[in-house]
Amino acid sequence: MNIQLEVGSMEHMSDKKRAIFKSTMELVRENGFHGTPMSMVAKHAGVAAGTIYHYFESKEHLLRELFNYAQQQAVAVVERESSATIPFKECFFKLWTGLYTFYRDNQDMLRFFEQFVNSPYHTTMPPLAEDKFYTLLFAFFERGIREGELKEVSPKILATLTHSSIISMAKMTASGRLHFDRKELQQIQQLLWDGIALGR
Amino acid sequence: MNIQLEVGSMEHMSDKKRAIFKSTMELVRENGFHGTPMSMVAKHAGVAAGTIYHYFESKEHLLRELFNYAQQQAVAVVERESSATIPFKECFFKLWTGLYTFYRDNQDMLRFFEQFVNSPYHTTMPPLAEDKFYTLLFAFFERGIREGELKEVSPKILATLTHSSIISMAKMTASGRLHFDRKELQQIQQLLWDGIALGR
DNA sequence: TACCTCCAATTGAATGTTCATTCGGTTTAC
DNA sequence: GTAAACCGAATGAACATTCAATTGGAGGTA
Repeated sequence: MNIQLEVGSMEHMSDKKRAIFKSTMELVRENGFHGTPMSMVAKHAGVAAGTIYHYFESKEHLLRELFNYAQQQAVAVVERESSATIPFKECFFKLWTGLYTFYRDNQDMLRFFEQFVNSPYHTTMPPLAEDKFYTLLFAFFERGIREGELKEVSPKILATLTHSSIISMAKMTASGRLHFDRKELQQIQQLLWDGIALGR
Repeated sequence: MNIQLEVGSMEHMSDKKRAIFKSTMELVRENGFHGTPMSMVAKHAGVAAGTIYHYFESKEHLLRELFNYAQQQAVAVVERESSATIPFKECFFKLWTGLYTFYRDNQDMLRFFEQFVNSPYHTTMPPLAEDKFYTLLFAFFERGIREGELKEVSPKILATLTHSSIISMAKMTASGRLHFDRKELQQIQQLLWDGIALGR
């Protein structure tokens, strides 16, 4: 009953805990949120069922923590790509590409993310203000408006539109329904930019 | 063991069947895909558990059929709003508004939809070609390109971008995180249009 | 109208399975 | 030596599904 405390940064996370996270993501991707019993997670992660309960209070807690973990990685991408020292337009393209690549290359995470966000676990939603990911995104688009690069539209709208375009493209790619080459990806970004940018 | 056959159009659907669909959507919205036992659906719909199995082979079949049912309604909206007799640009705005309104006013359905689409039920995905909803959308954007109104970008990309913007806005509204007034909705549509339209 | 027949529609208690969680005991690390 | 990490069989609850029994109503018959 002595649950391992969540540490802020993930570097010093126990190997077992990391394995449990990884397995959960993979299995949830394949079998869904349901269809993924704890016993299966345990076997796949190479630990005993009881061990999971050493680290996580319950299945629900495991899923919640995994979501936080995943979200932190997405936040890290935004922080990495949205440096204030380069021109906004360039930064917008960098951010779009960075997030798209991140989701495309972490399809387990993307799938888990989408399932979680649309599930009732996430329904008792944290107020937007506390959502670091969106807070960062808002700030980024606020900068664009402030610098006169973007239309005067609510940054929330700009952030949501941009992010949904990234997610939907990554999902398309992930599902194998469509594949985009470099040229098409640039087209998509350009198209979005044309929509949100202030005409010169 | 004599499962009631699915009828093509939904007008002559048994009342019970409709009630089961409705209850399932509401309950899945509140409790999720899991967390919604058949017994709960039965009670909420005012039928006995056994009755559900008169209409549906299994829980999975119930969910699949509900998804088809929901999708048909979305298809109906697209068909209604995308008449070829009015100018493309106007039609684009009509379609955006129509779908947005539909999702906003059918939040149970929207939530169910999103959960289903991201679940493994839907993973054995129908090839895109058989997806009537997207087929219609593609055709719509193909028309826009043919008529010289849109940039020469794959209609699949245009369709996906547009639809994801609609969904994400409807979800925002549904979750109560953001509310859009008429002016903002027009801004959003205009912004998208600016992105995809061929500059005069 | 009254009565019968037959089958689909409906019921809900019973069944068997699956699964989250527990806990007494063992191993590991320091 | 001891406390944390770990194990995995055992427990009990929740759940999808079944099925034997009941109802309802559409036709037929006299």
